[in-house]
Amino acid sequence: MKNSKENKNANIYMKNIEKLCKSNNLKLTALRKQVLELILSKKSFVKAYDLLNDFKKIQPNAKPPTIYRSLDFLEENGFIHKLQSLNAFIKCAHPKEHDNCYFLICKKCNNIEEVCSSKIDKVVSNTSKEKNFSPKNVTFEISGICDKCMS
Amino acid sequence: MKNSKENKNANIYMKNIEKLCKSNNLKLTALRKQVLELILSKKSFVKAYDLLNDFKKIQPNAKPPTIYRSLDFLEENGFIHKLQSLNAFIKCAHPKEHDNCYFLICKKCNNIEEVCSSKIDKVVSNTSKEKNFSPKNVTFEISGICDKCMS
DNA sequence: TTGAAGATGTTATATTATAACATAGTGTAT
DNA sequence: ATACACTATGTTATAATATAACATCTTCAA
Repeated sequence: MKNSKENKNANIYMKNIEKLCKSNNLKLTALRKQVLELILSKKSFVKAYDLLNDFKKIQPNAKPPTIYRSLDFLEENGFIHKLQSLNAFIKCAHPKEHDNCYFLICKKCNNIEEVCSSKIDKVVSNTSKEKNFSPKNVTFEISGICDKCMS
Repeated sequence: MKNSKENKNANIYMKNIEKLCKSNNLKLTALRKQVLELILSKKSFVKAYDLLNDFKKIQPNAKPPTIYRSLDFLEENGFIHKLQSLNAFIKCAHPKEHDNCYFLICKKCNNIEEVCSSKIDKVVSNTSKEKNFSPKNVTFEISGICDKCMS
């Protein structure tokens, strides 16, 4: 069977999300779950309107707000990230584990690597202290060429 | 005279850009210069279509590509930055001096502080080495509440 | 001086995102 | 159980952001 490993991983991921929603009292409705499933089925990031087209196969009368509202819910609760430099969305590699992650975005193969490191937290918190700035949200995206595409 | 200090600063800034264009063999055409002047006249960031509306006062038949092409030129050459999380543009605080800067974006007053530090360069280059990733472009934006708006 | 490359003009349209209001579902205090 | 407040979803319309494609004009080097 093709993709059986990916399917299994997606299932494990979804179980975790369900657990997290339960314990955080969040409503993972059928709609939101379906949207998340579509995002999980992607190897890489996905654009909102591609997602909408995918979703129309399930529910032909879906409209942009259908998708954007689910994306909002999923992003607010840390289950997905918006890649600001691409206007695209991707699942969070470690939901509810880290706050500040960054992304290595390969321009050639579109692969995204999510990196969580305490160094970025330190840069953010040090600068913030210095400038007396109260940070709420960090966007950190590095685009370039990945390991595989270099060789 | 109101704004005389800002005007003076903008003039100094523009002189510097002209010098940089000359020495880098870049064509700062009348159009590009006018667009840059409009950007410099702003206290903070500016949206492309606001810029277009401003520009229409000079040249009423201006169209989106007029603006976007100038923005492309100015960004490619490091004279302005695009704030990806805002879809907005702002002058570069230190044109041709630094590569990787980051931005403290105040959600309340919309003030932007451009910060250049070697620490971010280190985070980027360390991670890149570790992951064998070849970075080309860095987006680093921290939104939150600034000093003034906190008190 | 001409012709190739770059810059701008112009029309059209693609892409991304949200406002606003209607309807349906859910949970909870009575 | 009921009603009412809140949240979620449906639906229509449109706002906001950005680019494709082709025409024309400028520039400058061979």
